[in-house]
Amino acid sequence: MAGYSNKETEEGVGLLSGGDRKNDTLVFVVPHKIGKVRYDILKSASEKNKICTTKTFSSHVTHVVTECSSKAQLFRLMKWTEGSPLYRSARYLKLSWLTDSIKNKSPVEIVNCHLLSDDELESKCQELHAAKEESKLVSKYECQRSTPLHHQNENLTDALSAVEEEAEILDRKEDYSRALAFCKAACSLKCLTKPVSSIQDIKGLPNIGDHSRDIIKEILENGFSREVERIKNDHSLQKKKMFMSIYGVGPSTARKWVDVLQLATIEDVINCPSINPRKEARLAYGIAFHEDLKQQVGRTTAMRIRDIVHNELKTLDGEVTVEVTGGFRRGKQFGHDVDLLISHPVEGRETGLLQKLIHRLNSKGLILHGVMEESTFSEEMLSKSSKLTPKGQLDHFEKWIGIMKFPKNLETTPQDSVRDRKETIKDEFKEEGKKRIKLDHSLTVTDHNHIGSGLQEQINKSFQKSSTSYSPSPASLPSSSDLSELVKLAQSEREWRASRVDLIIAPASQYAYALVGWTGSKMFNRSLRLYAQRELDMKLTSHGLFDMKQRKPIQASSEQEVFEILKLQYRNPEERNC
DNA sequence: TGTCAGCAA
DNA sequence: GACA
DNA sequence: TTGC
Ligand SMILES: Nc1nc2c(ncn2[C@H]2C[C@H](O)[C@@H](COP(=O)(O)OP(=O)(O)OP(=O)(O)O)O2)c(=O)[nH]1
Ligand SMILES: [Mg+2]
Ligand SMILES: [Mg+2]
Repeated sequence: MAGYSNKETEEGVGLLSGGDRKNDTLVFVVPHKIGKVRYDILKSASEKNKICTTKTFSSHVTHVVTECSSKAQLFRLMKWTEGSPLYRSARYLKLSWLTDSIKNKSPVEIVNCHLLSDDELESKCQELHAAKEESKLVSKYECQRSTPLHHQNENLTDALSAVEEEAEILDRKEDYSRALAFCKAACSLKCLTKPVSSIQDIKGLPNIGDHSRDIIKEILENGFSREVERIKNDHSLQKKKMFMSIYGVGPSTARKWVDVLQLATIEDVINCPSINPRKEARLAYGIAFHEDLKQQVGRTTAMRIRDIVHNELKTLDGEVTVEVTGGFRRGKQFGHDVDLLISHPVEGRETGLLQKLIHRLNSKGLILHGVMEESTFSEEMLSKSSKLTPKGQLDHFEKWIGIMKFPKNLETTPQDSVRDRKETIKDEFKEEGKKRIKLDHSLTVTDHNHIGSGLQEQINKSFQKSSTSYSPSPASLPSSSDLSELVKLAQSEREWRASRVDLIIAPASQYAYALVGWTGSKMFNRSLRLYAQRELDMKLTSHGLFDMKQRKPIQASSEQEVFEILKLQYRNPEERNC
């Protein structure tokens, strides 16, 4: 039978008499689902704050507080009859109302969040709703959720990224996957819409396991994590990180330079006799022009580089399209490079474009160094598992990865450089907006045959007057990879700034996939590909999508279509900042 | 206990 | 390291 | 090994 009944009402009244009659509040704390200790604490705290409580229910009770998730559950537990007049006058509330009242030293006004839902379904919904901002409902794959560029937990993601970077540098083979794990953990936090304020907020978040949780917990409790502090104070690690920011230097080289050669600065590297990257031109350019390259490219510069490239392309074929992809397309204001996706509405007319384009840019002295890369369409179809080879596909999927010379007189004003990033983002947007419009205007007004006059003129101006403007060997391969000569060039007075540029050519039929692939982010891509493989048994690349079951490629003509085929909600580029 | 995207230079 |  |  019911543990409490009307018969015991008197006891409640007795307790009440001890309280202050001024407020008519009598609280019945339902003991179920509350630990005994906690129950006692709550009870004595209530009394201290003149909030009357009773151990038993009676018609005098005005507030019922419980840990039960719904009124229905409470009544079932107490074996009360819902609808009976006895229970009608009281309010049914969550424990939070009592704890708030204790804090307030007096019963607080009842607000929405104190209300106990009527039935469990409703309570479940509320739970899910509340959890939506917190943890649950965050999908397993990064590509299934929206990840904005700026988010609410940068202190936490920075910490996880630091641990990730350490793992990336370490030389044990399990560290590669550890780095991936911490990267994914950070990604999960990036899509939360509220700052994590307690460990509860991350309960159920995918990709956050014991280790990541412990780091987050420490930061929440103490403001820092011992592991992260250790990493920050590891000087040799920081040196390696610095070296790794050099184009052409990865973990292996960085380890060698710090651990074996005991180098600490770029100057050390330049002066180190045992480093002579004759074989690796890329590395030599990376070292020599590190000062230029480490300064990130601004959005306006990116657009101008696109226009420069587009202008050259127009002389080859007026219908060629050029689009800025990569981080800029996802809304970033700065990037380590400019990614340009080049295509042509007519299938096949894009072949050979890259060669000619590079040649033209080179003859104008706009290229410092670069490597052409060729790729084939067949790779993805035959893939690994199937030996079916319709590899008659002739398609080139070419790209050029290199360093361009960006005329300094085209650099807008200082705010295009990363040094001046202090301004608010809003301001940046305003400025960028103005400049874009101006630039577009000057380019569209002038016809496409005669290159945007202002632009071309300015390029000419800066390059004719400078004796350092030279065209490398016709092959466009590095004329000189001698480090000291490159350093001399880099340190000389020059009218241009070195900028990393990626040029990618995609035939019309692969354009949608190329756009998705080159817009990224890198994590978003990996996630998409993993999802396609695991959930749909399809293989996704930046060339296309291959159905492994039906053993046939699937065409898509827009990004939207790609997401549709993959049965995913479409995500704007701005939402792909995993 | 196997997997983590996958390929070019 | 996290997940299936 | 490094890059995308
Ligand atoms: N598959 C793969 N794709 C990559 C990788 N790195 C980059 N990509 C693809 C996806 C990226 O969005 C796109 C451009 O890459 P970037 O290295 O330029 O990075 P992103 O533009 O996102 O950042 P950035 O602003 O340049 O610093 O190329 C990689 O390691 N693997
Ligand atoms: Mg980029
Ligand atoms: Mg790039």
